[in-house]
Amino acid sequence: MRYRREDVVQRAIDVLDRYGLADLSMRRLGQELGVQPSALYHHFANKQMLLAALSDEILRRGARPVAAVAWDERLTRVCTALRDAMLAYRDGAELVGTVMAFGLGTVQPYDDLATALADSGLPGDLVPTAARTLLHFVLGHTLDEQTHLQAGSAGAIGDEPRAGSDFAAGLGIVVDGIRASAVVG
Amino acid sequence: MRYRREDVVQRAIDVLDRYGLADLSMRRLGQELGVQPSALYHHFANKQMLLAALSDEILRRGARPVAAVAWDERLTRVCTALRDAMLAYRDGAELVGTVMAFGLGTVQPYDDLATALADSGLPGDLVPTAARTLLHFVLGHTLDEQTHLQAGSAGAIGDEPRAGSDFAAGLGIVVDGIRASAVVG
DNA sequence: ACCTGAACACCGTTCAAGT
DNA sequence: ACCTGAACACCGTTCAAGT
Repeated sequence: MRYRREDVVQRAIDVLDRYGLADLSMRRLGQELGVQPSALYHHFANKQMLLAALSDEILRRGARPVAAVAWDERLTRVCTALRDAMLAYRDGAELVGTVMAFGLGTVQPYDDLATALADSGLPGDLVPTAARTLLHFVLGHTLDEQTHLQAGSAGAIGDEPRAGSDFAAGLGIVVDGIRASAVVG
Repeated sequence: MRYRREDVVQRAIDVLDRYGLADLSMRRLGQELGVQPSALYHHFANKQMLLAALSDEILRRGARPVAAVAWDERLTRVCTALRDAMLAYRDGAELVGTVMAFGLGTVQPYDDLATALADSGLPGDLVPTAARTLLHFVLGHTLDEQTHLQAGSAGAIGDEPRAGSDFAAGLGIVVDGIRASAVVG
């Protein structure tokens, strides 16, 4: 069987969602496609690049058009869409986090945040800092949340379940902090 | 040779700092100690538990006594000490992040933050949210920073070097946000 | 353009047995 | 209490060769 790159990406996402990131090996994926593991290296230079392509595709699928609303509402929407995109697939946050930690993957969410922040009145040199702070919050919170959700359903450790999700509350704190710097600056 | 648990932890930290987390395997560590890999399972149930012990030890070494200062200054000190502790060893942030993602490791930094936040005037139900938001910021920022620092020194990808470190600025945003919720609440 | 087959140099973990 | 030795079931990656 002959596949194109996008077929491989799709099948890899299936494997991720069904069996988790730990079970998404090049050998396993090859087996799933009925192909030798080495065949995958025709499509991707290495596993990291494959994972980066998965991350990009998952984020692309979760992307929402940015509406023409106030900057703080726009930040909230971009962050919420990012969280939803990662929660839509098993280990989605872990995948995106790994890819970002390696400095790979698209910077689309970062750009969306930076664009919204340009309208906030925040001093220009604080825009990258604020954008990355939001990204760190969303990634960290969602990773935490997804880990504990899955730990719960798998019967693993799992402390007390988080009261609802405090995603909105945490995001509110960060956005408030940005607003404070925007007003003063 | 016969080792105690703490000897193994110390040697593992050496290997981590010299060769990085990717090269810290049970086999490699056994070899470094002149012992069969299987001998390590006498001291730790599995690799995750070993890594959790490393993380705890690294954070313990970086811990500073919490001074009797204003709550916001205390938050800043705890977060800065946490960052410094992780930066003190190669891949420190990645290690601590991995351990935390698995729901293992001590919760000492979380408790320190929650204690300081109890004095902030923040509504009680926001204290855990604020503490975790700070933790996510510190972890995410430091991971980013350490990854790019190391990528730079290893001649890897490495975009433009981060102007100084904007750790203090990012932390300021989050603390400002907490202050805003504390005043209003 | 896409894949095979074999190889290289590794992993984490288990377990009976030793001292 | 701490370790050995051997085994099990895996990894990512390379490379010459095939169609």
